[in-house]
Amino acid sequence: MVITRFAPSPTGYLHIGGARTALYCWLYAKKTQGKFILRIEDTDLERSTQESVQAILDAMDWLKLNYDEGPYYQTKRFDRYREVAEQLLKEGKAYRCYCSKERLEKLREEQTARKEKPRYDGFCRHRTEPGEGPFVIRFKNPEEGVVEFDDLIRGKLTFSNTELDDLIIARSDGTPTYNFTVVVDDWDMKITHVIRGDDHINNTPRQINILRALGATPPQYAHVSMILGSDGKRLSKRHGAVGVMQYREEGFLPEALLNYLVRLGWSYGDQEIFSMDELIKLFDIKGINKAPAAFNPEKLTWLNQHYIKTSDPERVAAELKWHMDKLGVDLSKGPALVEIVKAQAERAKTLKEMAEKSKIFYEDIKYNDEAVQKNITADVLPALSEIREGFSALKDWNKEAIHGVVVTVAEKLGLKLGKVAQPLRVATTGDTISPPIDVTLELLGREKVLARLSNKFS
RNA sequence: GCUCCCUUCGUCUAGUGGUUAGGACGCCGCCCUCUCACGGCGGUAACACGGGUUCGAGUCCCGUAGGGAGCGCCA
Repeated sequence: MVITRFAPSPTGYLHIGGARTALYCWLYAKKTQGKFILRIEDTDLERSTQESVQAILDAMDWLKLNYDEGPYYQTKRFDRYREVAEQLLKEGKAYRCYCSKERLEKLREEQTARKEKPRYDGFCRHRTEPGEGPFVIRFKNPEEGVVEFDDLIRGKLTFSNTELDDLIIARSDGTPTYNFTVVVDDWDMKITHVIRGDDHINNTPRQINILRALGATPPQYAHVSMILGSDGKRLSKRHGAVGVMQYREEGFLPEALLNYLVRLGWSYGDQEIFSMDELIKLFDIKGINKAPAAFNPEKLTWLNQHYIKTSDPERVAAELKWHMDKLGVDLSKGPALVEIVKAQAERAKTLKEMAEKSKIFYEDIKYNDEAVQKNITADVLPALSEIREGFSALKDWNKEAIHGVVVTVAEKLGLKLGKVAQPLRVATTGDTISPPIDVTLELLGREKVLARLSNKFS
């Protein structure tokens, strides 16, 4: 059975690169009817925070990337790491290193000065008399030969052991380090496929060496290239939103973000739109592109509007409610949100935008003076007041009836529909932009329409 | 500096030796239209460079250039 894992370190929110990796892991597990595990790599006690853990969990939840196991916390597995490190020590596959940080620092400086790659020189690996004082535990990396593995995305990758040094697996305070905990966990959790960022490529041969020393079979690896900012540089805060939840705040639907992310580095022919069910069927590691991809907000926005337009309005309304609440809009003062979605879907690229544009259906409006001056001129006042009369005489308040009144009045006064609809729009919504006038007025409700028409313009 | 990775329109990508190099986003134009949009139609634009291999190279090989990552008692 396929078992994948997503293993973020809780030192910040879940960013979109991590979300994509999580998505790929999740999809691959679902596709193969395997298991997807969430593991929190919190061994850096200095930088890990509970808030970050929660932020990651919340983001995974919003994206609906549910996990079959976990979250596991590495800080709760320290005994296990200690046990494995002891075993390695006992078997002579690891050793205690008493080198001071000063000596290491000096060594590094010398190597750098000689234009060599800085690495541990194996001083304590070869020492004969017992050391003294605080020590770390280092893994005895093979001194010759090569490590080879078949990356599912990049093909065969080869590293020479002479490039690798004896890395620290336990710090002097006894806590385990990253490359060691990953190995122990992947082994214990029987991970079959490690899908992760390509910044881990260089860690892979080290991890494979430790795995082999432990007598474990290394998992399959798939290294995904990173996501670049729109300028082709490493993605960072200056490119705008990088946190998954920031996208929620900006009005994106999780399905749009997911669809965008999956296509950023993966493709299935020319297809752009994928439902989650389709993805589970079609996703394959083979389709992942080797090259890094630049994040393009415009395309995400296009997808977002696509999902706003095509998703079940009830579903969109549920997400829109979050934004309306955020704006403090009292939804009891206007139409059902689902009707708003139906009317606004085509004219809002984000839910945030939709929420802002829809306040007029619930709250008092502000008039755009320029629009008023330009559209509500003396010559249209008679039409407005006649329309108002027609509206109040209407038996049923629905868009067909509303449309009938507007058309009748326009014809009677010899005006084109536009000449009447636009002033009506400004009078009832405060500005020149809204859904079709009949739909807008129906949504507004007779009470608001009549009031707004009589307030200033009759 | 050393090791490793990457390179098709501005961006995401299709392409697996023979294509007018296709699609999507964006942008531009036209149409539709009560505003804004939606939609429809059309246009713009790419194989980083240099050598090979081959009858033939975006596709295979080797260099060059450019970009990125790693080289911590961070993950």
